[in-house]
Amino acid sequence: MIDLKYLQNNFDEASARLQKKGVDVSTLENLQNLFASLKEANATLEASKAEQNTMSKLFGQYKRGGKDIAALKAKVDANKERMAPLQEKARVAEEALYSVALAMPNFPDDTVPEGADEDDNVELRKVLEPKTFSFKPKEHWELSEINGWIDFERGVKLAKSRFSVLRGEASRLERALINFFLDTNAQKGFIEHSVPFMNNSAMLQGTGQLPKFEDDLYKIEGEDLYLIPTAEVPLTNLYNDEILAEKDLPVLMTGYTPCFRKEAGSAGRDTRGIIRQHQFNKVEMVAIAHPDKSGEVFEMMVKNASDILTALGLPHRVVELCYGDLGFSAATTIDLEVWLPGQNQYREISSISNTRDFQARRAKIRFKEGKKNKFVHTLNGSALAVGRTIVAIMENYQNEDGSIEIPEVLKKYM
RNA sequence: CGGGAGAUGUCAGAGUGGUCGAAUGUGCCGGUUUUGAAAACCGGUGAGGGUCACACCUCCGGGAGUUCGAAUCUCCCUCUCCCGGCCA
Repeated sequence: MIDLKYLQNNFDEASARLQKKGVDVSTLENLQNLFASLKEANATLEASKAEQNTMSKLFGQYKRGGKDIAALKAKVDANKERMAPLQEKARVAEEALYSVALAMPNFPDDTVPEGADEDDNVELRKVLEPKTFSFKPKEHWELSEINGWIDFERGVKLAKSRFSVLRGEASRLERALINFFLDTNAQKGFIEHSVPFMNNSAMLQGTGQLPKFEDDLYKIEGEDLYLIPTAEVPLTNLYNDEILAEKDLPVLMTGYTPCFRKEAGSAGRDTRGIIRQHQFNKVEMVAIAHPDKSGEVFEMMVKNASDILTALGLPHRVVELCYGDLGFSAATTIDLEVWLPGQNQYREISSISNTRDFQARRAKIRFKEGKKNKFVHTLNGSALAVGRTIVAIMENYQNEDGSIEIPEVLKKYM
């Protein structure tokens, strides 16, 4: 959640930043008014409560002293009656404020490039040259057919479209990748976690998926549980409503989980192959950092993900997202896009974001600095998306006959 | 799923209607003492809101209720532990 006090006190600056993320001024003015109304309603209510408390204490003294309490009781009752509507007003004001505030995206960093959509993202650098093929490289679904790696039809039979089954060598490759990613992350200091694949609504709100993006999530019927869309949710929320010691920062975590997304609004996009599935595997990095240090942690995470791609011999580029392409919770995001020779284009394989204190406010993750409790910064990033790495290996390591080499670093895992 | 017990501050654990945001111990921070450390002693130490700072308001698992007044009484829910059943 955004800092409402900051919005209140620096409205022009704050609204300019949010407008770049597509929020219009009237919404922000409304938010500002709702915040002011809530403060006013609370002030009135609290004054009334204070009065009530004072009289109640007197009441006790009167009774012990054997004094007549009739007059006092009348006063107390009258005040109580006056308090009821104030209470209701404050409750309504709070509800109104949070319904708007929780739907407000994060402030983008000042360094985020201008732009409306992914075409305006800025390429920072390319790593590794795409190799030239002496034949026309095939797309991964063609290669899958030759090698019998992915069973699309039976995946659909078991579930529905956008589900698939990995078979034989492909399935072993997936397992090898997960282990390789986890081991590499561990070497960089990320502690491995194995977490629940379902989280409750409070956690989803903590990281920003709820309440606004409920339609993208799979909900368990009859329970307050959702299938996680990314391990960012459970890993970040491990510290939900906790206060960390400053010396324990940064907390570096990694974990493998399947991810479940409805992909609502993606109809017609990437319908062939396993680029966009309702269920996919991912190894995630999450960091909880001191606000002064989150920038360095962010760079370290980008480098780690990029190094993994390099170790796999996969050409990629590092891209900084522009305002328009930035996600809801992110203040700044760098995507890693891997080269797919079959598709003849770069495709996202990792997305690393610094949410600053946005998720920390929602999830109440703080640290103790001296006597004060301050919000931490939270960061997350894929290292890496497993399914898309399989696609990248298939397309980059293919031979003319359609057979696929296994990258050297993975051989000991297979 | 059935039976029983419970949920309080970092943790442990008192508190059964007012003077309780909450004893005591422990942990942590600071100090005294010490060549240094330990021990001992002294002081500080929950969270959120509000304020320039106070005042003040809220929070004893969550929600509703009784009462002038609830950690304490009533109801519902959730969770934890023990016993039994079932089971990877």
